[in-house]
Amino acid sequence: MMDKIFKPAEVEEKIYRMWEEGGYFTPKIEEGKKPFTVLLPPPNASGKMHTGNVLMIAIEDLLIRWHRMRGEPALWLPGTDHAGTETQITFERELKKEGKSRFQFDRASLYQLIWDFVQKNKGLIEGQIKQMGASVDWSRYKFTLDPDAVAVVRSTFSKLAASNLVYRDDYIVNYCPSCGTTYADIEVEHKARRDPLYFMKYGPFTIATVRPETKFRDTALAVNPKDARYKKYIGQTLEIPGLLGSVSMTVIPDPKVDPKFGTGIMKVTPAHDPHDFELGKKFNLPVTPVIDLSGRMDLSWYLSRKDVSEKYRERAQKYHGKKVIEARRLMVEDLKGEWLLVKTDENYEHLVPVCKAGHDIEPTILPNWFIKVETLKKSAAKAVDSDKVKIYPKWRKITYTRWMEVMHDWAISRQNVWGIRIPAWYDVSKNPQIEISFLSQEKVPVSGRVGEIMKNYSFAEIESGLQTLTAPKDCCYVISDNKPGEKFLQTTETFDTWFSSGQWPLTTLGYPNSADFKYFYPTSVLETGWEILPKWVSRMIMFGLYLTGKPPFEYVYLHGIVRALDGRKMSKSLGNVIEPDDYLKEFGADALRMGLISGTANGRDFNFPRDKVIAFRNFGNKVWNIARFFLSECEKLGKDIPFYSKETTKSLTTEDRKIIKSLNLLVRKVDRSLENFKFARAGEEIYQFVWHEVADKYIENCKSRLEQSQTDEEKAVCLSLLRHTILTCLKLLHPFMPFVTEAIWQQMSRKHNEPLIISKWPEVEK
RNA sequence: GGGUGGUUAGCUCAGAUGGUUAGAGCGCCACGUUGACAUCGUGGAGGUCAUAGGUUCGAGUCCUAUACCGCCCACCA
Repeated sequence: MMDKIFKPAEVEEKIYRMWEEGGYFTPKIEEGKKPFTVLLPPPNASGKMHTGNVLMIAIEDLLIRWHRMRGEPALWLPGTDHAGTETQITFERELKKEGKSRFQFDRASLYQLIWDFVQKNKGLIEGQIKQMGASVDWSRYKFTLDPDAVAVVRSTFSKLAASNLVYRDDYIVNYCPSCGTTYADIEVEHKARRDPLYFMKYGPFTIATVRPETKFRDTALAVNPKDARYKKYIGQTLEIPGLLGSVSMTVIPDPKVDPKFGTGIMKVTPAHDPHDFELGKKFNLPVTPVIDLSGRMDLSWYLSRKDVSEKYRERAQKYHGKKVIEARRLMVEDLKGEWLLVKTDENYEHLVPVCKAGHDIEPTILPNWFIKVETLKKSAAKAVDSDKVKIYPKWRKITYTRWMEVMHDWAISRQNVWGIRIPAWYDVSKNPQIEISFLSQEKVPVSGRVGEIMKNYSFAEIESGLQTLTAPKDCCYVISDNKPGEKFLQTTETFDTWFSSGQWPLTTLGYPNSADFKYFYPTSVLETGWEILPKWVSRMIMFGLYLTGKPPFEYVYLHGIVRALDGRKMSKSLGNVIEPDDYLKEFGADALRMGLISGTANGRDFNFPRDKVIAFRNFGNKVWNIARFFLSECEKLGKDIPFYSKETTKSLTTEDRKIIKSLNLLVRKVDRSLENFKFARAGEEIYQFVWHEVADKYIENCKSRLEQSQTDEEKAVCLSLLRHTILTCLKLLHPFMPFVTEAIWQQMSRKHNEPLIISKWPEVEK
């Protein structure tokens, strides 16, 4: 006998195991039948489920189950991402708790430690995916660092290099001295902060800056060409006296200089500011760094000069090797002493670039690996523009188009350990200028130019203790999966995570030759949060087209971001983060899924719909009790109830005919809504019908009919129709709320021939 | 600064190509519990659809402007 109340916690795990062990999530390749394929956007392997993942799983499982029930070979392929930077930051935080740092390990050992860390934590997210009821095909599970996935990524890199789409160049990158790595533009956040704005005397001018410490490497002064005050100076080269003697600078025009800001004149430091870097390229200015990779002032170029006075030398000595902030403080003091500081605005608010861990980004010149995106992005933009790839909701399309317009060459190298190491090798004997750092056999850190170091250390010792390798852009390299020769060192850089996940449709399906790839590629729907449209979706389209000529998916559905209950973005510091686990335990997976789906009708961001989760918990119970009513009536009658069929079931009442008509209509409506990616509407349609038509009216009507029935036959017909109604509703509801529907199906199915509900979508009667 | 979305019931939000008395969930009010379900039932109150114009036989829905929110992107020194 069924309980009065549906208790998700008691059945969910059992039901999932039954599905999984039955192999129902593993599709068969049926030639001639078009498959329906969805790839699970891989969550961080060492992370845990957040509400966004829940929504993602709810929508994808809905799509997959719906298509599977319609008889299509439906593949939903799961996987996890190594999440390079994020994971490494998390891991290093753990290390710090033990009083250790990554600098105490050679690269290979560190990689192994992180690998173990991830393996240890991987089970959590996998388990949570199962708890959500996700009907993913675990037999095809993929991790971004699986050997075959790595092989695909590396071969793509080789191909790009062979087609001349890879280059190395110095570039101004978002470098974080604390993390010791660069970040992509899209990974950097801008934080509002108040800093002193210094007005310094600059020859005949006064300039305003927050960063006086970079002034030693200023190479020009920029003014707006329309600014009458400075027009006459344009093109002139002036000697500007400063803290370390005078520097000659040319005045250049730049329309982006705002005459109203500060004094309308800007100092140009190509080595430490992205805009200045661009200007530098335009006007052929020398790029001269003054801050090193550890975020310290590097004035060695000045100190090595013979022509400087003792006073200046001492001063330079004072700044040299100091952290930027400290150097700034010392300089401001000296500027005051020299009467070069005109005034200070202490209330200047501006945006400061910060990295994921919250450190200040120091724009720096570094040799980097780049992908030329011009040709790649053109075809990728066209694929969406021509609707070969269709984006839903439709209004998101413009976000993609705009992004593609401004996309510039992509720096794909990261100084992380955790990731896919770039398969580029350097012959150390031919490239003595390469900078390396390593741990000697005695675990002592050594760094410097490899040419020098080789005099004191054996190659083997360097190789085994290697930590980092920074090769100037003109070094010659060999791209190879294996060590190409005796004295070769592999670069220590790894690929940007988006470089590998951008190939997810290829790596998961076994590009280029597997049967899976031939059958399931291109996939059907890519479903993900809209915020990674530029980071991820655009890259997948680019790579898919580049390697196969076909875009990797037909549809893109973008869901909104789940905000906290208070309408703000969830964040640890605000303490408003919602743990899906809490809701899962209290209300069950069905309610959580359905609540989230119906909380976001149009793909916009939305607040976590707690009320709806509760409403759908109640709904699950309602459905449960409808079935309970039916079963108890059957028991009372004590006879077999014949199955309804249009041909054989006679003596239908008006209500019966009406309900059959309504059911047919409902199926059509739900199909139509789902076809248009209107998930919330489809759910609402089922909810309203089941609760207010079936439960409130039809069942009440059945009650009186059963009471008034003269014969068992009449009762049997009534119950037969009721069962037909319930079973149809269960099928429709199953993709939304798989557990409760399956649990009921099991109770009701003793005598019908479909063992599991997931097998069949209701047909519309003609 | 560029882009993009929002402003509809007390709260959170739906309203597909403009068409009968504008919907849901939650909350609220009244009544109802010994046999499907109190995670329930019956009934009810509650909205000049941000503002101002316009197109139309007809606008929450289309157009223009304004005012507030929100988010994304961006090099303001």
